[in-house]
Amino acid sequence: MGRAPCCDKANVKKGPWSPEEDAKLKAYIEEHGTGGNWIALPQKIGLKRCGKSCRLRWLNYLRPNIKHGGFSEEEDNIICSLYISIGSRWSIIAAQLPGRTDNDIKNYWNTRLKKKLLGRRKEAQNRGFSPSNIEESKNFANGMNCEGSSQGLSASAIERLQLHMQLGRPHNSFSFFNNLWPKFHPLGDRILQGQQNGAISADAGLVTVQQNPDATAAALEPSQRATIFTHNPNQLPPCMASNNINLGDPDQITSPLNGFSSSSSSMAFSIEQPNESFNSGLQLAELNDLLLYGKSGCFDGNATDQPPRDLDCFREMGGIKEGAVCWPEDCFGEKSSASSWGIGQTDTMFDEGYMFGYDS
DNA sequence: AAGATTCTCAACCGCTCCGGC
DNA sequence: CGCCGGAGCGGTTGAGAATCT
Repeated sequence: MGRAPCCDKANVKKGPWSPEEDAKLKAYIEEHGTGGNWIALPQKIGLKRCGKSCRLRWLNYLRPNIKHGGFSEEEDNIICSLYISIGSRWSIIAAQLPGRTDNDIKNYWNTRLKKKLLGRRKEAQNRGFSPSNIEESKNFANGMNCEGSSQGLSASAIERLQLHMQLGRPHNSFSFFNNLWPKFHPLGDRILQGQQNGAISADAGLVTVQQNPDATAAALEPSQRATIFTHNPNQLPPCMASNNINLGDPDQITSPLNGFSSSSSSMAFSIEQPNESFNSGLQLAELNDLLLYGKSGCFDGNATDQPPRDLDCFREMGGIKEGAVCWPEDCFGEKSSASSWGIGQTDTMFDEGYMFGYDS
């Protein structure tokens, strides 16, 4: 037995809204508000529409200060950065772009921006720009999606992975830090490069993240490693340490975006690929393992091992719930569904030395 | 000029989340 | 604690517009 429909489907009008309907809905909401009950609203104002339809119409079209079309380059960058980082959480992305609706952004991404970016990739390919990187990302992303692979990724995850690999270069105009948090760009000594086992510490004044110098992750019990990776920033597993992990000081963040506060008690990170290090056999193999089998060399074979969730697109492996990138709790406003991706405890996380806000 | 194809975007559908009971 | 119902979200659809052949 299915769920009861939210309204009498036989007696509701579908399709495009007429100017009269728009006027009725707008006038009513402007005078009375939604009353916290969209389902009852159409009956109150004599509209033969489903409550959900009214809500959508209001939010996406009639609401004041809605912008349509004409996305700026800056908006493009923000959308792209956030998409790579958090995926298709359009409502969250929309919350960062005043006047934009999730529907608009979703449409814009699907119809234009994605093509624009993929077009750039083709362009780069044609120019011979880093062909191996592009090809490799394509090849193993395609491989991930092959039939018969129980760990096949969604198109979205593959897309984001490809985009991340393509766009993640530090000097790429779509680089996350370049665009979202320009002052946060962790170049230079903020980039922790190639430290396999020793202490990893950020420079003075920055949040210190150390891999336990006395006990490498490889030497730890697998269960400890899993726990450490999930919750404890003080130790990093080798596969993360062997990449370039960008760290920054949230106190120094000045975000151009609404809601990104310098006092926010959380931070984000990403793995980038300076020096084309991502093409190194080890790292690519590790990543491939991760993507194909839900594990990597640094999480070898233990049932409790979990793939790193440094890229959100990895979360689809291993049944891990949402949540890879930390965001300030308040940065997405009321609309965000904070509970679904582990940003609700950032104060505690930070106070207690948590670095990455994973759900557990 | 006309038919075919592609693109755009408003709207719908179905699902999950969450609060109230 | 489980159920119910509304809100919200993301994926998908389809009609109309734009472009191509």
